[in-house]
Amino acid sequence: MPWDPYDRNCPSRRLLDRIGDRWTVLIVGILAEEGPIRFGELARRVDGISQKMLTQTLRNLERDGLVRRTLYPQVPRRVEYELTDSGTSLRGPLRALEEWAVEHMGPVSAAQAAYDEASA
Amino acid sequence: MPWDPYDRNCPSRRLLDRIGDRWTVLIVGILAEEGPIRFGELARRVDGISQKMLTQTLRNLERDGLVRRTLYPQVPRRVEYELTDSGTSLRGPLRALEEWAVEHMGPVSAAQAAYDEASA
DNA sequence: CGGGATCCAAAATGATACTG
DNA sequence: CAGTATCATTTTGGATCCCG
Repeated sequence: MPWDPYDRNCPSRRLLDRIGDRWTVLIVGILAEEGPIRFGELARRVDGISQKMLTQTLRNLERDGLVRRTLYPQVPRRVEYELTDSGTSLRGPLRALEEWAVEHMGPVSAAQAAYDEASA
Repeated sequence: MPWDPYDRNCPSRRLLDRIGDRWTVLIVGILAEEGPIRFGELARRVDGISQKMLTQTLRNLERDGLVRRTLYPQVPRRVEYELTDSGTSLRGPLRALEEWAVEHMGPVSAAQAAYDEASA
């Protein structure tokens, strides 16, 4: 069975890899909270992202069926992004990780300080 | 409050970034299942990793207090790695993500095929 | 406004050789 | 065995220009 997330070539593994990239977690989080949102507004909400990476990340999410892109044919044009049901289902696991990170930040920082101290 | 995982400079965010790197998830998973494990054995279990990245990833995990490194002063020497309590607590959230990935792999692959088809 | 295309700098990773 | 050090390569991301 090729469903082992520990196998680097397994599709589920590749899915995880992409979700773990620099921007996906941020963008999914914002889409989950802000509902449908325009491209430009999203760019402002994601601190420090370049337009290229925003486009690229959104394209990937769209291709994976996690985000829906809606084009309103106006001039100037208007494009809105929102999570699909599939994308929404990712929110839970992601939040669990975020909460873990927030909870363990203190101990981790302390451990780092101790480690650096010991090796100094 | 500087604990917002959406802020790229927040410590919790940086913690997430490192956990999301290419190897950490794999290694934590294996350590969780295999208990204390030697360096060489770990290298064989993590498919495709270079020795350099294994060392680097383990060092980071150790510095964060998520992994404990034990050196047995023999010749040739023997080093074992295992999760700390803190590291073990990461396993739950990580598994939730892995399970999500396995569950959604099918729909995602289908969405990708449809997307590629449409743009062909 | 929402991108696509291109070029370039930087960061991550791999390969290889060496060591206590 | 379990690394360290160094160099080569691949991958990413940012800057810029252009277009409907």
